[in-house]
Amino acid sequence: MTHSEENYLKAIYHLTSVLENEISTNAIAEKMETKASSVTDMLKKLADKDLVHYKKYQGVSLTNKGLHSAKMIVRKHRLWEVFLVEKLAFSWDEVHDIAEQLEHIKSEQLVNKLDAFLNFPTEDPHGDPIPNAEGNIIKVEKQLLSELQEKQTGICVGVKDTSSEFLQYLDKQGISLGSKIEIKSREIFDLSLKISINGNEMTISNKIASNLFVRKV
Amino acid sequence: MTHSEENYLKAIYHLTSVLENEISTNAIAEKMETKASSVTDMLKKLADKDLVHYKKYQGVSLTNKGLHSAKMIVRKHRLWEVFLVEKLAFSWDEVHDIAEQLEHIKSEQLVNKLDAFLNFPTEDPHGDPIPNAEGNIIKVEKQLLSELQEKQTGICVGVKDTSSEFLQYLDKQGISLGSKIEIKSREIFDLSLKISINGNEMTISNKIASNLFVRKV
DNA sequence: TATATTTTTTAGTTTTGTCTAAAAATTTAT
DNA sequence: ATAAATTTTTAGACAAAACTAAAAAATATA
Repeated sequence: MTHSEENYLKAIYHLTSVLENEISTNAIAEKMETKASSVTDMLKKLADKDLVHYKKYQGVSLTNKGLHSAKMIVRKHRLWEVFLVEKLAFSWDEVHDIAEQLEHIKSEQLVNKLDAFLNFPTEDPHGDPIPNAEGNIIKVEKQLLSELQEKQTGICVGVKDTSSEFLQYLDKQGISLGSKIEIKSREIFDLSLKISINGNEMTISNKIASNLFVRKV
Repeated sequence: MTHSEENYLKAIYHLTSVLENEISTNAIAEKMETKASSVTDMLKKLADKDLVHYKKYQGVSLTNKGLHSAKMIVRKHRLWEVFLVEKLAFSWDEVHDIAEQLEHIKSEQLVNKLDAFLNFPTEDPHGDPIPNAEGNIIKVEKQLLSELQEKQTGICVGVKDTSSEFLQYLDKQGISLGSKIEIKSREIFDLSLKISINGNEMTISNKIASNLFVRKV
């Protein structure tokens, strides 16, 4: 499988978890920052290799084979992210681009040895789940901080937006995975929240709260 | 720089250390298991990018820029080999193909952090030197075991052939980097050697002795 | 020196992944 | 239901990296 094919599979996989049903050519083109015609070309190739179900004008979905391949790519990406942060001391906002390259390294043995070396982590540095060697994922029930009611408390377990801008903002505010966040009050006008995080009080916008995953406690 | 361009630079670099003068198109084609016409095509591209000095029919040599790029690729390859052996418990005969992929990952920060994580090794698992971040190489004086005289002793510091067949043979015989080898006697007829290695006596062929580097002691 | 052999380059093709422009199908709106 | 707008596909082109076959240059041999 080529890098390009792998990138398409991964894009379809990520879109599937957001959009539920069949994925449109345009959605893929937008996600991959390419042209719809290029996507159509690739979808034919992926269908030929039995990696996607594809019917002209009807959108695509992953076959079992394609789903498994996609999970293995995501597995590699997230394991490498753990390696970069835990072993090489990268910060969580620096690892994505490097992991984008590393995820294409082909060696099942390598992935599994890396997994063992890292002590079989179940989540990457952003709180996203890491599929195991069989492709199984441990789902942690989590919700957006913005969905909590006043006086409720949650533990930060993930981020929705993984851009370095957002991650650096969180670093600056002292918010990280594991932080305990209580909603003190919600401003009706702009839905901004007054929160206390590990004791400190601060105000965050709805946009921030809509990109932080928490586990209610 | 593309993977292909990097592979050509690396091939020219390795050939240079063996052949001294200008490298021929055919030598590169043989090394890379490709056709001379493909090599010619690529040499033009590399010359356009100022990575090689190339004159039609005259062979090529690396420019300073090309030499530095080649060293950085070799650096990455050998650092990843150290990682695979020391951290992931691969054996020295398994790492080459994986390192061939990893050497193309582009991130200066990654290489340098990996270097630090591995504690700045100067040699890879086969005893080959690792260029530092500036491209400098610590040359260790070494010679082939086959060049030693009877009664002389050496410490095994490297291998010339890095094929898994040869490396597995060495594992089987208990020969590894650091082994102390004394030449007991040389058979004139086939140049085979009776040696003692860490106490054990054994006989090895000239072909084996011609692929083991030692430092005389 | 002239001829034969080897090496290297050129010319033209293929494959992969991309693009633009135009056509076709589908969806939305009147 | 028909027209308008949007989405998707097709057709044709291009660049990168490889190939084959043939031409050109260099080297070796008689």
